[in-house]
Amino acid sequence: MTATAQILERDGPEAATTNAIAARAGVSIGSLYQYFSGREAIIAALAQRHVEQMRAVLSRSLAELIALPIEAAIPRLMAALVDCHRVNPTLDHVLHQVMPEDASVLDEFEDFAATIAAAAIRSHPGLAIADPELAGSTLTLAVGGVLRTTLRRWPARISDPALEQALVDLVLGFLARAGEGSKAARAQAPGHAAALLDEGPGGGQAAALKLGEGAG
Amino acid sequence: MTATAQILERDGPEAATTNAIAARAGVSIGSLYQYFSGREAIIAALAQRHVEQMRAVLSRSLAELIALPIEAAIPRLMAALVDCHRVNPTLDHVLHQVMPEDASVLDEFEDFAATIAAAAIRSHPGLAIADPELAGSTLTLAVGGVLRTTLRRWPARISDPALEQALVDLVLGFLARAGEGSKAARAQAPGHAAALLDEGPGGGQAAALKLGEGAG
Amino acid sequence: MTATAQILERDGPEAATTNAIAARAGVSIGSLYQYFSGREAIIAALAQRHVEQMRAVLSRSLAELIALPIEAAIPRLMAALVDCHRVNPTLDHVLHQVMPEDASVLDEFEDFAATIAAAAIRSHPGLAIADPELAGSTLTLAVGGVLRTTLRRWPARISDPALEQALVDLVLGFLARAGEGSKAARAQAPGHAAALLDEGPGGGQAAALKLGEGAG
Amino acid sequence: MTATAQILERDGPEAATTNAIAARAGVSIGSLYQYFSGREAIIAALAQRHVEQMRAVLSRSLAELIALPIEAAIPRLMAALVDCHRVNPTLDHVLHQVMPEDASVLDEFEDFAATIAAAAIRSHPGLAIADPELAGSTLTLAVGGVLRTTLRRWPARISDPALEQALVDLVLGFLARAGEGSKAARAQAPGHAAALLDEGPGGGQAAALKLGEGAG
DNA sequence: GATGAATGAGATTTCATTCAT
DNA sequence: CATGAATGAAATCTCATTCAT
Repeated sequence: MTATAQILERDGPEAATTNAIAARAGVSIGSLYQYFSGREAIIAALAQRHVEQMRAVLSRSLAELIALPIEAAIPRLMAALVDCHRVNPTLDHVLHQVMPEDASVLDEFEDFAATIAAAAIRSHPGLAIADPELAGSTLTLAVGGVLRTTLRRWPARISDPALEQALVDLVLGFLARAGEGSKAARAQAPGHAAALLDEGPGGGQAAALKLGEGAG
Repeated sequence: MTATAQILERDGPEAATTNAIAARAGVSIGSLYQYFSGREAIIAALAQRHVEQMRAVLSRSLAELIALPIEAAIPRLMAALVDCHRVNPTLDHVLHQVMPEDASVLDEFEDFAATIAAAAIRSHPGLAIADPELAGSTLTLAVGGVLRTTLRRWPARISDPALEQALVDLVLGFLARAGEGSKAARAQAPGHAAALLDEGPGGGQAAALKLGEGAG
Repeated sequence: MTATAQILERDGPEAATTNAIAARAGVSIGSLYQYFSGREAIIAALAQRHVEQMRAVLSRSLAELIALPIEAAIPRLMAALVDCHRVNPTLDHVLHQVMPEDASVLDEFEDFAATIAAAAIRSHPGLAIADPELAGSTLTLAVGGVLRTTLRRWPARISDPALEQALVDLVLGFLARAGEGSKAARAQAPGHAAALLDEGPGGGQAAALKLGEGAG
Repeated sequence: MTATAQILERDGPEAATTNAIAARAGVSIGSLYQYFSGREAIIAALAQRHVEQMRAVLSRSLAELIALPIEAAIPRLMAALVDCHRVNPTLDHVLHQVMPEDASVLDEFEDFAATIAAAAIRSHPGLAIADPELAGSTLTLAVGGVLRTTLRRWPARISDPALEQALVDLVLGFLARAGEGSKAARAQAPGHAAALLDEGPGGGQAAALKLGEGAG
C-alpha cells in the first residue's frame, strides 16, 4: 500500500500494476491477493488511508482553533488546510485521477470539511449567513480548488505566506460579504465592501471592469 | 474526436479504446492513425478543442462585461464562468482524469482566466490589490474548484442562483478584504469586514471560535 | 473428501480447489497434504469411495436375486442398477468429467457389473449366448448409458416405472434375440422376434423402413 | 478449431489453453480473440462442428436405410451409428468431459437420434410400442452408451462385427420384447422370448439367475 | 489513402503446493 | 503434527499499433 503510493506518486497511475506493486512491496503477487481482493481494492484502501490522514491532520488543528477569535482562527484554519493537503499532494492528485467518480472515498474529506465549516457558520448567527451549508461547501471547494491546483502546478508556492493570506481573505471576505447580503438588499444599498469597490480613482466608468487596460 | 468525446462522456476513459473511437467515428482504425499519431494525440487534440470552446464562451461574455461597473460585472462574470464549465462538464472531468499531469492543455484555460482576472484587477487600482497575479490566480482556482466539483457531484445544483450568488460573494468579498489588507495593517486597524466579524459583545467567550457573535 | 463431494455436487469441478476443500472439511490446507499427496489423489480417493458405495448397493441387491428365475430377476436387477446410480448421480457425473480418461477408478464399477452379468449369462446355458463376456459388457454399458444420461438430463424421470420397464425389455429382449441368433442362422430361419418383425403384408413397400408393418 | 481438436485429442482438456491453441493454429493469441469471444466459445464452436459432422454421417446413412426392410435396416443403422461415433471418438469423449452439463450442444446429437428413432417406431404401429419417445430415447442412449464407452476403453473392438451384431440384437430384441409387452400381460402369459428363456436344460430352478456358478 | 486482420507485450487473477513456525 | 501465509507459474484476455493489400 505504501508501495502503491510510491509508484503512483513517482510514475503515475499507469505504472501501478499489480505486479509492480507486489514487486515494490517485496512480496509475491500471490500474497497481494491474500490481503486485497484486487487492484481496485488496493487503491481504494490507499485512498481511504490517505483521507484518514488528511482528516487526522485537520482534526488535530481544529482542536486548537476552538479557543481562538475568528480573525485569528481563520488564518490558522487555512494553515491547517494547507497542512492537510501537504500530507501527500502528488498522491492526492493521482488518486483524484484514478478513483471512479461515483462514491469516491476522497469526497469524504471534502464532505467532512464542508460539514465542519457549515457547523461553524451556523454556530455564529451573527454572521447572518442565510444558507450555512452552501456557504460551508462553497468555501471548502474554493479553498480545496486553490490548494490542490497550486500543489499540482506550483508546489513550491504552497509555502508562500501570501497564498495563505489570500485564502484567509477569500474566506473572511466571503463571510463578510455573504453576511451583508442577507441583511440589506445589495441592489438598493451597496454594502461596505461594495461601496469600497465602487469608487476607483477614475470616476463612474472607471469602476467598470476594464479588461486588458492597465491601471487607469 | 467528437467520437472520442462521446465515448469518454458516456462510458468513461476505459471505454475509449482506439478501436472504439474509430468505430464510432465511422472510420477504420488505420485511418485514425493517419490523422493522429496515437491514442494520446487524439485525446490531447480533444482536450485542446475543449479548452478552446470554453475559452470562446468566456471571451464572448467578456466582451459584454467591459463596459460594466465592477459590482455588476462580477455577477455576470460568474455567470459566464458557470456557462464555460457547462460547455461539457462530464468531458471536462474525464479529461482532467485522463490527461497526464504535466503539460496539460487543460491548464491553459485556467491560465487564461487567471491572466484576465489579474489584468482586470490591475486595471482597477482602486481595489488596492497588492499582488494582482496572485489574486487573479486565487480567484480563478477558487471559482474553478467550486464549479468543477459541483458539476461532478451535484450537477443539478449548477443552475441554482444561490450558487452563483455565493460565487459573487466569494469574489467581491475577497476583493474587498484583500484590498483593505493592502491599505491598513489588519492587526492595527481592522477593516470593515474585520470590524464586522471581530469583537463579540461577550468578552471572554468572544475569544472562542463563534463566528456568529459579530456586531448585530 | 465428503467435503470434496459436496463441493463437486453443489458447485462443480471448478469450485473444488484445494483451499475450498480444506475449508469445508474444517482442516488447514497443510493438513490436507498430510493425508493426500495432492488434489488428484483426493479426487481419486473420492471416486474410489463412490465406486465402492455403488458396488455395495449392487451387491446387496444381488444377494436377493440369486434365487429368482430370470424373468423375475432381471426386473429386480434393473431396479438395483437404478438404485446404484441413485447413490449420487451428480457426483457420478462430475467424477466422470473430472477423472483422467486412463486408469479411471470409475471403470471398475462397469467392469464389476459386466463381470457379474457375464457370469450370470454363462450360468444359464439355456440362454445360448455365444459370447457371454460381450453380452455382459454390452448390457452393462447399454443400461449404464441409459441411466447416466437420464440422471444427468432428466433426473426426475429416473423414478418412472416405464423407464425401468424399458430397461427390462432391453435386457430380456437382447438375451432372447442374442440367444436365438446362436442357435439358428438368422438369415435362413428367422427366430421368434425376427418373425414378428419381418414380413409386412404389403410386399413392395414392406421393403421400406417401416418398423411397424410387422405381423399384427 | 482444428488445432483445438488436435490438442484436446492428444493432450486432454487441461492442455487446451488459449495460448496452446493459438500456437498450434499458427496464429497469435490476439487473432484468436478476433474470431472467438473466448476459450469457451472456441470449444463450443468445436463441439458444434463435431455434432454437425456426426449428424451429417448419420443423415447420409439414413437416406440409404429408408428403402430396406427392418431386419436389414437395423444392422445397417447400427453400422451407421458406429460410423458416427468413429468420426472422432477421442474428441467426442473429451468434449463430453469439458462441456458444461447444461445446454450442451452435444446433447443435440442424442436428441436428433432419439427423435428419428421415435419417429421410425411410431411409423410402425405393428410394433405395438406404447411409448415411442421413451423407446427411441432408450435405444439411443443404450447404443450411445455402448459405443462411447467401447471407443474410450477398447477402441479396437469397435470394428468387431460381433459388437455390431450385439447392438442389432439389443435393438431388435428390445423392439420385439417391448412390442409383446404391450399386447399381452407378461405376468399371465409369458411371451415368446420369455418362454424361450424360462426353460433351461436344468428344469425350474435352473432358470434362476445363479450368479457366480459356471454353466450347469 | 483507406482498410482491418494480425500482432504480442503485458495486465489481472487463480490456485496447487510448500515450509517456517 | 497442524497451520496458513507465501509462492509464482500459468491462464485468460485486452488493446495500441502496424502493414500488406
